[in-house]
Amino acid sequence: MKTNSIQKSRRRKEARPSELIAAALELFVERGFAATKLDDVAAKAGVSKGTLYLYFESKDALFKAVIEQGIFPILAEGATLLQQFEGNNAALLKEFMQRWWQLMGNTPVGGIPKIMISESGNFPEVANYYYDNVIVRGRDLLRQVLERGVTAGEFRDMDVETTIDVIMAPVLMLIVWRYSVAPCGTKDPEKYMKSYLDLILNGLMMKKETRL
Amino acid sequence: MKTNSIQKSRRRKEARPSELIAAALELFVERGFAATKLDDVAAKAGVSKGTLYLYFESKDALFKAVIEQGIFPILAEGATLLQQFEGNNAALLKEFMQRWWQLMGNTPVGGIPKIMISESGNFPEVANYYYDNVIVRGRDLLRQVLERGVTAGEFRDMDVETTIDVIMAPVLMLIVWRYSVAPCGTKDPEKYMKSYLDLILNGLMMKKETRL
Amino acid sequence: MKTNSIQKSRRRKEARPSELIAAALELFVERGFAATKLDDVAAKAGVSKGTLYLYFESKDALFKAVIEQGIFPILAEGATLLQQFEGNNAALLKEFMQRWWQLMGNTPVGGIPKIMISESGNFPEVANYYYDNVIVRGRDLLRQVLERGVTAGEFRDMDVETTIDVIMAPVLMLIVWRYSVAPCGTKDPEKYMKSYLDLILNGLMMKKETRL
Amino acid sequence: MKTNSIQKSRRRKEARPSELIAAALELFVERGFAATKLDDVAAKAGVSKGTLYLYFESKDALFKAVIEQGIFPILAEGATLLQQFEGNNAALLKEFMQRWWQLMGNTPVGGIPKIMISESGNFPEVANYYYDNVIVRGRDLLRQVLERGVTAGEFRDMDVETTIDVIMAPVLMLIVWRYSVAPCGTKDPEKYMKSYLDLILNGLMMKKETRL
DNA sequence: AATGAATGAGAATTCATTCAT
DNA sequence: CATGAATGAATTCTCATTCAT
Repeated sequence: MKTNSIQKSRRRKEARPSELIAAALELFVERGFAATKLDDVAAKAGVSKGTLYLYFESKDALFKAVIEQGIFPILAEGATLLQQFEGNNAALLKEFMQRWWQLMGNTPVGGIPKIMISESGNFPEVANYYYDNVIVRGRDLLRQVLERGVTAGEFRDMDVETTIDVIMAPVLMLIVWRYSVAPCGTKDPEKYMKSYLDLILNGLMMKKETRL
Repeated sequence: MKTNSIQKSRRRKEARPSELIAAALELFVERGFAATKLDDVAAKAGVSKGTLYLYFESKDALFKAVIEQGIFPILAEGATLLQQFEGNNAALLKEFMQRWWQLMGNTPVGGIPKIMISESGNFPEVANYYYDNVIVRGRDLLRQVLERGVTAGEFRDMDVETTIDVIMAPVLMLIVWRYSVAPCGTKDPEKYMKSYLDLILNGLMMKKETRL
Repeated sequence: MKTNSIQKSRRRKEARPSELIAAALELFVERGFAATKLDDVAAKAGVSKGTLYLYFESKDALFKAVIEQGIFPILAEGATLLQQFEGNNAALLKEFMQRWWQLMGNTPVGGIPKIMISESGNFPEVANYYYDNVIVRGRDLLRQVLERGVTAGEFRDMDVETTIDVIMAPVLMLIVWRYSVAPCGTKDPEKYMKSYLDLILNGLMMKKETRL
Repeated sequence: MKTNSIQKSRRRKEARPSELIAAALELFVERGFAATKLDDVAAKAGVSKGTLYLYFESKDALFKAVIEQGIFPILAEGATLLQQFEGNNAALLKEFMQRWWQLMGNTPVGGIPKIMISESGNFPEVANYYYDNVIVRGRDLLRQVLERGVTAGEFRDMDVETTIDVIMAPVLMLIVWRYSVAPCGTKDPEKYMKSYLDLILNGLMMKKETRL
């Protein structure tokens, strides 16, 4: 019984940081870092202001934690994707993007890119951390698909590095639109992803007829 | 001589609001609205903080002015583009995008989209204003090109509304990257635009051979 | 064995208040009352912050206890000194001061005067308590020595009440210096006490020649 | 007229720091640094809390300024004393101490030693600054008097360095008592100084008979 | 018009105190 | 008894806004 209650308490304590991070993520995304009050973060997490400081030593530290924690699922997903890297590269690209959307499109994690866009200027080290851990790795995955596609004659010749950016841009914007210019953002993500994939795959693919 | 200096002073006086807006734009882009101090805006514009209040009744009003002023060139450019709306639609689309980049890519105006992304949640009316005046109009132009291209058999069939968004996304991201996640932002815009246009035009175009 | 551990625990339990007081004394002396955190006091005493409140109902109460506890040895020493109050008064004065230094000079108790100097303004009742129990009694002892010395023709005539203060000042400062302006405090207490006793005894004593 | 009002304003602005420092000195002496609220300092200086930050960037900076400003009169007085350093050394010592009392005994500056005693542990750099600029210089002056007195055969032989401390202690304590253990502080400074000077001069002086 | 000193409401942070376990 | 997580009042510090000059 005592063990039980201790565990309960311990479980609660262990959950606190995550709860606070989740609350903070939501508010940072919605309002921006500077405009978010720690009072509100604490309230949203259902604790008092002081409790926040039991787990994070400053607002900046909380920000950092939000990003670091937010990155985990992305990295994990990336690792998973790596394993199936074989076969038809067009299909692979499609798979990659769809997974990306599943991960980011309907979960709180999706707010991370918006935060990084808005706040990277004020948090250079965090931006670097994000760049090294998320952007670089994501680009690595995409690079593989594109290069193999070109080599296999599936894709047209291209400037791979630049094309990576061009291809990522629409899915990033889709995410960003979720949280910005909200009224106009009433987009249908399914249709968007469909149009997007149709467009870029068509744009990348070697035209069969060309060979004729 | 006195006349001269008066004119100079008057000119300067009349320029004040613009100077302040320019300074504010730069800082809002760099740091975000909430993190920007009016002290710094005034200092950057070379006036005292009190002077700022002679021209803008609050920080919010300054924000609004920054957006409104920032929109003028965009609207003007849009009007110009409208006039040449005939001929080859692929070329027109290319022209449209290149003009867009010229307008946004190397001028302070380019910061506006980043600001709107970051702050629209905190300024719903401004966001609506921006939506009604910039986004809607921009989409109108693009819609015309795309629809005429489809009708003319130049472009493949498509969901036009969604495709507008997909097509705009990469150029928006290019702009946003200029001000965010700085390290990764070391992109070559020329190459980027080239790859981008190549990809989407190829993606949009009816395959000539298909007709065979 | 159980008995043993219970005794141990009991002994420890009974020692708790003293340990807490000792820890508090050290920190109050070092940092001052307001700047001392109860967290640190508890940590230094090896208990949790909550435990502190089992023994003291508030930070103020702890302060009071520190002073009261700190006064015991001083009072005890005073009582002892009273018993040998006879014989050569110069020697007695010397003895008095040397004992005082033994008591205060190398023990934690020595911090009490510094605390009283720093905090008496914020704790008037404690200051009164200290005054009534320590200062008044100490002065009583000194008064006896001085008055008897004057009566016996050993000491010159003097304003006894004032001289008490003048005589006490150097030993008090010696103690205070131990904890203040630390760098300059590299004084040799032995030499200091020697010079001090030499000076004041010489200053108090009737000049032999006067008799001539 | 404009010139006049500008000067008035300027004069006011220039006076602010001193007014704030004076208010802070008083409260720091009375309550200690940590227990003094900036609100109260500002109120006592007749300004708002925010104004304080126009002149001092933090509470610590204010503390430093209080000490630095408080030291000026002491240093100035020291410089003046240096000039009359000739003649009878006993008289010189008397003069030195009386001047010291005039300077510290009835002015706010007198609080400085108490502050240094209480807070030096928390402000090591300030303590060093104080040591280098006040204590060292004061000791230098006293050393001269004592050494010359010994050389001239006026004073008995002594350990000069230690005696400096012993001699300074009573006047320091007199000052400290002004602000501490208030009830016991009801001392008559005139009588105290008289007894003090009588005692130490008698204690220092060569006994006339010795010459016999 | 322009200035910049002054303000005070508001936000981050600290820490004595409480209380469920 | 003992713990340490949680609290929230109190304090430092910031900055948009005002206003006398």
